[in-house]
Amino acid sequence: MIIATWNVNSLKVRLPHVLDWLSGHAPDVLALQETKLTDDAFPADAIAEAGYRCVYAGQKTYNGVAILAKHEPADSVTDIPGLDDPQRRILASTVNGVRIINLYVVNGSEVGSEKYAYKLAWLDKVTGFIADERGRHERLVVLGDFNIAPDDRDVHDPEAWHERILCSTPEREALKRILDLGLSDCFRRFDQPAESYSWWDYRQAAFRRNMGLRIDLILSSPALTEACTACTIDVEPRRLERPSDHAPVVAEFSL
DNA sequence: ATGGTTGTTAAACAA
Repeated sequence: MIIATWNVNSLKVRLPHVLDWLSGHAPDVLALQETKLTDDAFPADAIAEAGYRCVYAGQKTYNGVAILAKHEPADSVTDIPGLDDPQRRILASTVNGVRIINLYVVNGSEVGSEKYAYKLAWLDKVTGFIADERGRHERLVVLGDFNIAPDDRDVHDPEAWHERILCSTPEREALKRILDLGLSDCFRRFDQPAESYSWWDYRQAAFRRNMGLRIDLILSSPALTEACTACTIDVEPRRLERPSDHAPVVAEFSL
């Protein structure tokens, strides 16, 4: 079973890339973030023609999450207890007996800002939700754009990013609390090339210079971690014309 | 160097 995540930064613009990628990689599940589409505008027909069912939770202009899957996603959840939030950042669904929690974590803008406080409060509520889901589902994957680089290996210039947004200690501690629910970062279960990143700013030719961060993650429960045979970042779509600023992350499970 | 680029949406906001 192949499960992938990709922040597409506008599904309207990136639909051709997504369809090409589905056709080339044939994942069982592809979780998308930053679709930036209301549900009535979601390209469900084009995705169905590619052989994928989909569930989605979108809004105008910002945010938006979706799960594309070869088999019908079931028991979808878009809102969680204690978080009355119009921002569409969460989509949980069950595919082939695997519970998928797709997250577009708040960016946070700047350490100490209002958005930063919202990020930490949001992460706290979501951690409670994941704990709850973890108790109900043996096979659980939490994936998406976490907007947190787990540690300095995941940052091209740790000194420049020291205690900055995406890298601050409170953010990393919030991520650790999610991992401490018994989840593993699939990518780090395997030897990986040095300087592996999943996001590069559009500015300063950051991709060409590999000035990136690894902020897109696939976390798995023990039952799935045992079955995980590979986890890679596919940088190829980042080389295309008009790319997303994120690359897809792919995990393979022998299920 | 508080810069720079992209997306949505129409000047500003978010990332």
